[in-house]
Amino acid sequence: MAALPTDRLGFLLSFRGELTSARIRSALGVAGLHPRNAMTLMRLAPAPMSQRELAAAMEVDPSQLVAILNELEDAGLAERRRDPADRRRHIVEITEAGAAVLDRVDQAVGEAERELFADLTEAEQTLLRGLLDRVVVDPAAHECGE
Amino acid sequence: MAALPTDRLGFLLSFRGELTSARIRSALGVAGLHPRNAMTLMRLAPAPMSQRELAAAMEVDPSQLVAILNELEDAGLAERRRDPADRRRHIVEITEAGAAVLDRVDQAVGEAERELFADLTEAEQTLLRGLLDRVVVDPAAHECGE
DNA sequence: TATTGTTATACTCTATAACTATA
DNA sequence: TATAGTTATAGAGTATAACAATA
Repeated sequence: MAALPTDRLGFLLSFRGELTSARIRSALGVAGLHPRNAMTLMRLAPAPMSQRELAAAMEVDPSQLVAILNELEDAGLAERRRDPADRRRHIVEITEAGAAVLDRVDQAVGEAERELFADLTEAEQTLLRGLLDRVVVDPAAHECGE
Repeated sequence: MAALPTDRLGFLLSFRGELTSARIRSALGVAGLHPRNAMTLMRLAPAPMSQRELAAAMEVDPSQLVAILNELEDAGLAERRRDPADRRRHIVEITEAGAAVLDRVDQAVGEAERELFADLTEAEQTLLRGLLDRVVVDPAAHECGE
C-alpha cells in the first residue's frame, strides 16, 4: 500500500521548502522588486562581476539575466559597464540606491524567517540547519564511495 | 551588510526543499507518468472521491484536474463515473492498473528518499521530521495568540 | 574560430473567465 | 439561481537556438 505524501519525509521537506520559498519570495518583493531581481542584487552585493559569472553563480542561463539587469538598471539599482580589458564583457555592479533597497529587502527576509521559525529555539534552528546541510546534494558522489 | 543567501536558514530550507522536490518528481516519473499525474494517483489511492474533493485535496483549481484525469483515463490508470445521486458529479477512482503503477512509483520515491537522507540515522530523520513539522505554516494563527 | 552578451522563439505552467448540464 | 465539470484564453516562466560584437 502506498504511503500518503504527508507521511513521507521527502514530501514533508519538499512542501515545507515550497512554503518557505513562497514566504521569502514575498519578502524579497517588499520593495516592489521582482523576487529574482532582489536575488540578483544579493548576489551582486559582495563584489562586481561579469554577466557570465553572475549567471553561473545564480545557476541561470546568461540570456535570462538580460531582462533582469535591464530592469535593475532602469530602476537605478545596478549598472553595467564595459570591461576595458575585454570589451565583450559587461562588469555589473550594484549602485548605492541598490544597496539601500537591498538593506530593506534583507530586513524583510529576516522578519519572514522569524515568523517561519518562531516555534523553534535558537538551538533547534541550529540543529535544523545542521540536518539540512547533510541532505545529500549529489547522489553520484555516494555511489563512488566518496 | 546583507547576508548571503546561503547563510540564512530560510534559504537553506528553500533550496534543500527544491532539491528534494526535483528528486522526488524524477522518481514520480519513473513509470512514464507526469509527476502531477502520479501525485493524483497517490491522492486517489485511499478512497474514490469527486473531482472537486480531489482538487481541494491537491490544492489546485478544478479546471487543472481535467487534463490530468483525461491522461490518467487514457492510460487506463483511473476512471470517472457519474454519481447516480447527483449527475453533475464525477466519482474518480483508481483502477487496478493504476494501483500497480502506483506501487512502482512508491518504490521509486522510497529509493529517492534513501539517497537523499543516506547521511542521516533513523533517529536524525525523526528529529528532522519533528523540526519541519514545527515550521509555522499559518502566520495569522500566531498574531492572534493561537 | 571561440566567447560575451543579446534577441527571438517556442514550450510549459498556471490563473481566469466563460460555457454546459444538472440541481 | 447555484454548483460540477469543462473549455478557451492569456500571462508568466523557462529553455533553446540564432545573432552581433569582440577576442
